Amino acid sequence: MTSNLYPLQFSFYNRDTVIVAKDLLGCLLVYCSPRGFEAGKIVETEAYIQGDPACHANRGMTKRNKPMFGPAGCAYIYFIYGMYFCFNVVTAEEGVGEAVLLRALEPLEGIPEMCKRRNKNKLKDLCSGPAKLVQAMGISKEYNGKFLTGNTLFIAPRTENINGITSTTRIGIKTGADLPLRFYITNSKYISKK
DNA sequence: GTCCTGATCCTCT
DNA sequence: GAGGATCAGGACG
Repeated sequence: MTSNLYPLQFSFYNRDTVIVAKDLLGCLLVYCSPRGFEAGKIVETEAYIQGDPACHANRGMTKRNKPMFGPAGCAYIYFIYGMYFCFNVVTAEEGVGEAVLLRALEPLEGIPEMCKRRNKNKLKDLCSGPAKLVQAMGISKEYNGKFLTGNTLFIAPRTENINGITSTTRIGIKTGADLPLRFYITNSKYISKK
């Protein structure tokens, strides 16, 4: 399955954020480092868009959220709760502060390494949350603002059709919590929460 | 400068 | 189901 993986390019990300959030479901997050090869299927995402009170970019550009305003296809990684990182993909046109948060993966490759980093053995516990998948994949904040269109850390297109997408309200936020901007693969066992 | 909040996770009961 | 860990960013003065 590793033979025909290629990175999604700028034109995929440079579209409406909600559409990108849905289209990312079933795609593969791939980390091809000197250490090894790791990959997981994206099973859960959330969209953060302009005019959304929960979006970091809602109150204009700051030093922290600057990558969100950059060109589509970049990473936006931020530190939260003093302990964790979350991984976003920047979408929409440059100058528009929107992004998609990756919330959960189904582990596919490099699982022993993931277990090690997470100190967990159950497949379900490895990537079932935004901070978990960052830890499992070993993604460093060095990638903040970097393009995901190269051949080290990237997202590859779907390799198979997905059965259905459920859209619902987002998790862990207060403002804008009623907006249906969370999407997940309907029958996946690997999402962070039902 | 101070104060408060947060796109979370883990470890208990 | 509840509470703690733990700190950077942002708001305010």
